Amino acid sequence: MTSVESTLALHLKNAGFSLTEPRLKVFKALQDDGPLSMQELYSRVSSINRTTVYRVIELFEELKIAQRVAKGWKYHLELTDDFIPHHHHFTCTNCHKTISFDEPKSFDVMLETVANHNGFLPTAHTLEIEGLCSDCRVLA
Amino acid sequence: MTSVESTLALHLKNAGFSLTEPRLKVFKALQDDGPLSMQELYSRVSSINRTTVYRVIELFEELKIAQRVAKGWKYHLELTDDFIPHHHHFTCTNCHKTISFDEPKSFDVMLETVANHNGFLPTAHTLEIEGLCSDCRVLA
DNA sequence: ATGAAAATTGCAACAAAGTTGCAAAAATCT
DNA sequence: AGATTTTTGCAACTTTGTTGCAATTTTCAT
Repeated sequence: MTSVESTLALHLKNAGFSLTEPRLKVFKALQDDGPLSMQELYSRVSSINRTTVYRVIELFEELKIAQRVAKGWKYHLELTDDFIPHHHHFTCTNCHKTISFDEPKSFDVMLETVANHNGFLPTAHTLEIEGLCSDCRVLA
Repeated sequence: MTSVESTLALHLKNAGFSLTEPRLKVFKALQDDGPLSMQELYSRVSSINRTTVYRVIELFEELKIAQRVAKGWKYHLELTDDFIPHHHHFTCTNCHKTISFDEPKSFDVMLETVANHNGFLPTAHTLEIEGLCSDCRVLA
């Protein structure tokens, strides 16, 4: 068992769940292949029943192991900040690849300003940028 | 015909489409009742066939009259910046209401910094914030 | 204004995405 | 090892979104 797997096992055990093959496979797919659509995820673990995949994701969301993040107007599945550092996404409108980037330092300040101004208490946020990636802007 | 309707008519005519009742009704629903889920939109224009609503939205997206924006892991339909000024959304995790807020001035600077640093050319972006609204943070 | 041509809508059937109940299989706990 | 609990897979179903085609509406030239 690798260190990541034992971290996963711990998260599950702490909440009273066991580390089963479907759960491990889904976790590994998300870890190795990054943000995935439900389709992509399902095709990568196709030995596992569709219902089970949905249920694993449901559980992972409850336990904050994985989360759904907006991609355009659909969504992607991704491990939470406990497993990969907090970041945002850029998606190329030409080649459709997704690039992750760190959150800018100035973001926090801005977020606080906005929150104060509107009276709300932020607990989570998403920032998604769309455009041409470095490769595609040369060609186009 | 009001001024907004004639603007809509113009958008459609310019692209070779006519202003029909289904198109006008969908437009008005989005204009009057803000960001709506497909369900909400459909129930507000229920005299119109479901297929037609989907086709109107498809057309509106092509002509940049309306757009889908991510809301959690579903999506909302909303008029584009041509009809309502550019803004972002805050969604309360308690009462689920959505509040629109203007884009902070510092956002542009931050966006440019990020873009330069990563070599991409941004053409669109979304910023969604989640948390407790001013009403709910008092109660909770 | 009227009729032919083109665009638009509604219907029905379908495809895809997501959910639920239940019995079989696997994991857990003495 | 055996009883108990949890987890999985299957089948049936609901919801969401799509497609082809005939009927209706709009457009445009006369």
